[in-house]
Amino acid sequence: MAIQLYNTLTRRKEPLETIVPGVVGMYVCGVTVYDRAHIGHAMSALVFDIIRRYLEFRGYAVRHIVNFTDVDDKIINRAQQLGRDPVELASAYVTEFHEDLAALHVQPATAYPRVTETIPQILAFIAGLIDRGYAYAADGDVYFRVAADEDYGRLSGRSVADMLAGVRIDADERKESPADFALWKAVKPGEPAWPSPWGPGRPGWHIECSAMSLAALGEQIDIHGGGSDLIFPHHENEIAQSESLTGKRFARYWIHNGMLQIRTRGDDDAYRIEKMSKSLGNVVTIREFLAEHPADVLRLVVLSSTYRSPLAYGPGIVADQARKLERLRSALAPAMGTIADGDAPARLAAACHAAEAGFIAAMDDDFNTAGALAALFELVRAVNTARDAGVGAAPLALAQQRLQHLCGVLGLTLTADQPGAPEAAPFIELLITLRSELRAARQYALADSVRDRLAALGVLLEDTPQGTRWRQR
RNA sequence: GGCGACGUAGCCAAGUGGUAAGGCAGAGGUCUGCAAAACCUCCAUCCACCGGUUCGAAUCCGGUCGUCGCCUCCA
Repeated sequence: MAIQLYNTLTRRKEPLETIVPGVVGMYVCGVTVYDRAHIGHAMSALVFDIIRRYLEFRGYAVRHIVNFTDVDDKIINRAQQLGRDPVELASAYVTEFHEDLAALHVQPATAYPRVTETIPQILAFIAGLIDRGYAYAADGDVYFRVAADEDYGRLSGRSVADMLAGVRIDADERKESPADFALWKAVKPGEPAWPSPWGPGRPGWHIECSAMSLAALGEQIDIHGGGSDLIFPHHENEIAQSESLTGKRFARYWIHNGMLQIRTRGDDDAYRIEKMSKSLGNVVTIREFLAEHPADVLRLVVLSSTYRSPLAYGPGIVADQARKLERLRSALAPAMGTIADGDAPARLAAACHAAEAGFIAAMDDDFNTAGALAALFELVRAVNTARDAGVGAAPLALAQQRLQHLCGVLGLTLTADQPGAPEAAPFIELLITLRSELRAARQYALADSVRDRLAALGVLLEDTPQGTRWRQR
């Protein structure tokens, strides 16, 4: 059975049928680089990283394109505040974002095109739309003529008439219709600008993605992704531009991740749940998160619910996922027995196959990561049961490798990579040795005191037949 | 106001017609000097509410209430 994925365009799950068999072209809207990225941006990057990894696991070659918007009003405003060059400022944030993604173990995309490096293609795209009557120049600006696109509104389920009835679109003298949107913006003083047939200026927001997608993946792509907040107007406008230029269907499948939300206290002092966003000032940056938690914890936060649903972030769910990571890691502890064949190893092998089948069935169903994790926890239990039953190193390692591999498909490393641990390690080991000597001398009160005091500092001890292990938290 | 999504145990959450996965927390037990970890057992007669379709619905349809997103920049 083919992979099923939910298509925002049809609001149904559909089987994945790619344009070229075995190859997936996937374009995902990236970030506007005017500040540090937050964990909402991370959620989107993680969702599409997981999708990409799974498609590769299922044998597809994935061409994964993620853009950077590096020219835009916010960047220009920010640069003016800081007295820096906007293009240079954006470039610095691009570098930071790449560092964040690497720290989150997000696989690098096939390419990361930027607006500033796509100007010629954008100009050609706009010229093509004007030629075909889908766009018009006015006073150095160029606008898309929404009225010329008969099926505008298909993705977001809106009609142009409804939108015109809304009070929130400001009338602009130069536009033929308030629903029209800018493809090219004439330069204003102090702004970066590029020469064009319509005068110096810069691209509008939506055209860049149409142009970059065309340049990187061709006229038709398999999957177009991004946050659900981009459905309207951004993705609606991309469809209008691309399909008006080529006359062909742009993307087969539209995939949108839900928003990361956070609980905040409002003006009336009441708590409310709202989207994490820079404009609301309620963000946790990726760096802030990673200073306190392993990357796997954030990934588990994302994996634990449906990628399409909003996800309410808070200390509670972080603690839950940290415990979940510990539980996954518990399966990696070494064997304690030597049983190589018979009943117990056979049951373990059967559990491995069942877990992998459950994992694939869940992931094939629109990337049901919570279901896939459930299958992995069944395997964790089987491995731990086998270890307790005395199963030896070889059969146990086989199952552990299987678990590691499937976790890897989700991008989980199962490493603790706790910040702050390395410097303290020798001293912790010293205290553990001391405690072991006290235990050997049956000085249990003192030994327990050492353990309790370490626990108070967040270092937990576990006595095993192989000696005492420790971990943070 | 318009468009869309969602509402499952103390918490997170899967499940889209056949009688409720998984994780956390909690209770009891095994193991342990005592713990921790691990393992075993228990933990929703019920899926926001009200109608309807069906032999049968958390799952389909209609309505009500509630939450969130978009309609302006936004992952």
